[in-house]
Amino acid sequence: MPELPEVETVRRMLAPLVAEQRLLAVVHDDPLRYRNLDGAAGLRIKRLRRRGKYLIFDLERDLELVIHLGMSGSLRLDEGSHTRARIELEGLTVFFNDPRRFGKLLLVPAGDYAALPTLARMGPEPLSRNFTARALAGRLAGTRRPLKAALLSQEPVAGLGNIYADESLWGARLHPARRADTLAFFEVRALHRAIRSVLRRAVVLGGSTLGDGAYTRPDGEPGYFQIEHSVYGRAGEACPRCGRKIERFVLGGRSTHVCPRCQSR
DNA sequence: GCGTCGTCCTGCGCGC
DNA sequence: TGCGCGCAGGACGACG
Repeated sequence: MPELPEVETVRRMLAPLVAEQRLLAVVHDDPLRYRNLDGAAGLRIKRLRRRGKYLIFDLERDLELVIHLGMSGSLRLDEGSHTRARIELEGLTVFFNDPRRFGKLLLVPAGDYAALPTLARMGPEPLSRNFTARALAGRLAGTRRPLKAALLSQEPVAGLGNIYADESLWGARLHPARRADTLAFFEVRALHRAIRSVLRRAVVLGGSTLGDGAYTRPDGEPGYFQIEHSVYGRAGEACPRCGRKIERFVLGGRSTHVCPRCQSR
């Protein structure tokens, strides 16, 4: 599933290819799902950037083409069997492949995210200087939700999905069901450190490619961070830190993985 | 206002 | 072998 490291990998590959290119058309056959895209035709792409799990093409005339890959979406340089849209540029075509149709593709005025409330409320970028332990503490203190649910909301910090939330919480020795506003500052600091270290390492390895809904890079190559997953998808296996069996349970409707010894409540 | 839950969608794995 | 069920996931609207 595309989370921050996967989306960042896509951005790094595509950004140099699309910068300064003119966008000729966004072609698709699902007008109910992908709306209002005609206005992008003919505009030059200033740059491709990432915000959390969103890819944003900054266009001329203060417009943004915003893409969310959902859970199975990818941007490819070749057509796939589940291509839902083609972004046609002067020199190349980028294919939006999305088997499960959870992805989004829309054109908005720059910075106007009324149609994307999660993007509008999004917390700081975890790999930026704005993301400090103190900032994280402030945002966690404001909610009574379970820690993992809070992280998945994108409000304390941008870009974490199910995989990297589980991995970061394991790294910080925190239980996902802990109420977010009960953390001591040393625990927030451990979480802050774990989030940054997990995401940095995952970006280096090109993200995680799993069997189900497999994410791949634009050139079709996989990521390799799944080899280093400590808990995600490893129920029944030994915790890499203490050897206790990893357990899986459902929290907020999401499959969740913990080491019952390292992550006591 | 806040938190939780159901829904969207489709491929795949498993059980019968 | 083949069928059908259930699960996976991010975002968001509905509901309590």
